Formats: sequence, C-alpha cells, structure tokens
Amino acid sequence: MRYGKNHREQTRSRILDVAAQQFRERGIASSGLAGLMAAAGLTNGAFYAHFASKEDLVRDALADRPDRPRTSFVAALEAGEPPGVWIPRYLSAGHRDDPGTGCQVAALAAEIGRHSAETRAAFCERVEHVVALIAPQMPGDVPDARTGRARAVYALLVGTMQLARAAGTGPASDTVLANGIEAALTLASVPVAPARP
Amino acid sequence: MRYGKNHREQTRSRILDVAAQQFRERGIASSGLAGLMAAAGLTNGAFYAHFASKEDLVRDALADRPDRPRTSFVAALEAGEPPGVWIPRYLSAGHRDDPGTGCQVAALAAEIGRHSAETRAAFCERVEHVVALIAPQMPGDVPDARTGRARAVYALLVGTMQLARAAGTGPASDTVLANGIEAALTLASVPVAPARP
DNA sequence: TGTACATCAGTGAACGCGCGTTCACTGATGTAC
DNA sequence: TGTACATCAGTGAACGCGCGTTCACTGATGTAC
Repeated sequence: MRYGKNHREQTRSRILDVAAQQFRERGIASSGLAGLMAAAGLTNGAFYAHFASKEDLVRDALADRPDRPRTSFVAALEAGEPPGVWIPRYLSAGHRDDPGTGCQVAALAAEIGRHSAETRAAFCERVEHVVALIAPQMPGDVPDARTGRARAVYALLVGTMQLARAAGTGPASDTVLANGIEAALTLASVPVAPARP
Repeated sequence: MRYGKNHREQTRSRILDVAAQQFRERGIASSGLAGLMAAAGLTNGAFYAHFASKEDLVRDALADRPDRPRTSFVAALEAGEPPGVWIPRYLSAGHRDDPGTGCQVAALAAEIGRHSAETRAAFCERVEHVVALIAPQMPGDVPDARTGRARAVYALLVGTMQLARAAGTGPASDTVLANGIEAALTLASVPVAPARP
C-alpha cells in the first residue's frame, strides 16, 4: 500500500505515544516491542522501519515532543498558575492512580539511571525544562538559588509520588501525598539560606 | 552432601544479599534468577529449595533483615546523628555512584509500585522504619506533623538521588545533590505550618 | 488511455537467546541395626 | 565396629515462553511510457 506523505510520521508518532504510556505504566524493561506495536495497531516487524533499536525508541519516547499535550501540572505551570495550584495537582490521587498519563520522571527516573548516556541526556533535558518553569515562582532574589530550589521541589514531588504509589491507594497513601504537599509549599515559600557551609 | 544445621539458612541469606544488591544495581525486572544464583555460587535449580517464586524472593529481599549491616545513613540515624550529618551522607557522590550498597528506596521505589500488594507492604514497612528514625529530629511540637515532615524529607532525598543518578556523575549531577541537601536541611529546620487549607 | 514498473509501509514467520520454573538425579553425611 | 539406608541441599538439563531483531515478501498507489 502507498500512503499519504504524512502517514509515516503519523505512525511513528503513534508508536511513540503508545511507548510513552506503556513505559510509564509497566516500566521500560517490562514493555515488549511486540506488545507495543500491537497496541499501536501494527505488527512487530514494522518497528524497525521507524526505530533502529529499542533503546532508540526509549530515547525518543522520553524526549520532549512539543506537539503533544502536556500533563496537567505542566500545563498549569505553563499557564503561570501558582504553587498552590500545580503542587496539589501533581500530588493528587488521580495522578497517583494513573501513571500512564502522568509524570514520566516519577514513573521512570530510577530506571533511566541504568540506561545509556544519550537516553539519560534526553530525560534530563525534560527535567530541566520543568525546573525552568518552576524556578520563577521560587522565593528569593538569586536566580541560581531559585533554580536549585525548583530542582529540589521537583525531586520532592517525584519522590513523594513514588512513595505514595508504593503505599497503594488507601488512607496511608493519601497521607504521603498530603505530607508532600505541605513540604513542597514550605519549600516554595521559605527562601534559600544565603550561604551554608 | 549433608550440611551443618545452619548451612541452609546461611545459603538463603547469601541469596538474599546477592539479590538485594543486584536488584538495586540493575532493577528487579532486569535481574535474572540464573545470574543471581551464579553470583551466590550456586546453580539455578537450587533456587526453589529456598523460595517459592521470584516474587517471593523480591518480597524477602526488600524486607528488613535486622541482622544485616545498615546503609551508612541509616547507621547515622540510629546513632542519633543530626540532619547535618545524615542528609549530606545520603546525598553524597559515593552513594550516588554505588547504588548496589545504597538505599533500596531510591533504587526501586518506582518499580515496587508495579509489584504485588505483599511486596509493596514489605517495602513500605521499611520506608516507615526509616521515617520513624527521622521523625524525632524534625521541628515542631506535634508528633504527627513531625512524622509527616520526616516522610517528606525522605521523599526529597529519594527523588533527589534519582535525578542525580539520571544526570550522571558530573558537575550537573553534583549540583542536583547540593540543591537537595539545602532543601532537606531547610525542611528539617522550618516547622510544619499548624493548619493549611 | 492503458499497461508495466517502482515505491515503500507494513506483514508475519523465523532467528538465537535468556527468562522463570520443574524435576530426576547426585552424593556426603547422619542414623539404625 | 561395620554395613545399609534415609536425608536433603544442591546439580544440571529441560520445559514453554517471550524477548529483540532480521528478512523475504505483500500489495496499494504513484509514475513512466
């Protein structure tokens, strides 16, 4: 079959969408290519017409794709909403219970540490993009200190989400989320100490 | 061969040691049983004399084993060292670069969220054990608030370590660690706000 | 206008490999007589 | 004291299965003549 000129890149984009979701739901190591391709409505053989290897897919699936919809809390950040909005949105039960459409950093950070330098670079680029969105809202007058604090706030959100997911969906897990919200809002309001030995 | 009466449990303990290390280094899904048994000096068939399944091993390897040596920062906590000691120790380059002997929460939290309820319970029990060690050092007069803050501090350490590992071993990664130390020390000194809507 | 050929995204079977798991067997030691 | 048997942690080959990857082939459409 001969297809329209956008067909190829649309298929590629569809594979990336499916991969991004399955990786976040099941982890990268537990996501098989045949299953991914089937979920994208294709057979396994077509994979190598679009990607050189699984690692190639991982890198591209982790990289930022500006044309794709943002996760809810990134959309809030880009809209300039204050910490009181995007912090509770990130640490919500809805985000906890639906990793597939949520933050890939919370879902994959540990696993990424074991991948290639190129894959880690793509991942970190996206982390820094979010950090750059958070930084202007951090307290204090020193830009570097605000960026550093933003990085810590993001790390707190990521770690809290992982502990909450490990704790399941009950009240104990809700408490983990609430603890994280309190601490993140504290970090977002207390300026960075000017110099610590 | 007939062995001494402690031989069996010594072998089991050895398998658990090897598993705990390999899981933290490679992840659970990427650790094969044959490789684990070989690293323990055994052949694959002996595995099922000690564990009913891989998931059984995972649960036991994640659970607390009081007879085993603590990680450096837990030892500091148990010795009553202040945050200024164990926070920088947790967020050290040495810990970042040697996941195999480090914090299993930082290495495995995300992956654990996809395992059975029993496995997650064993994992969370150990998390709460560390949280209970941190809590007395947190600021404020309300015990529940101190425990909640301790949980958030631990989540911050975990998330920071993962971002640092994703960032590699260079200056950018060192900055991630330094940002986490600053924020964790802040959370350890600023009391929990009495009531937030 | 009609025919032959080129294009190329996708098909589906097959490759070797490692996975978790099973099981008949080994063999050094302890126990019974 | 010497022999026969029971014990049981560990061996190592094999099971079916899914993995990442390869490749000869398909077939609808565009182009050339």
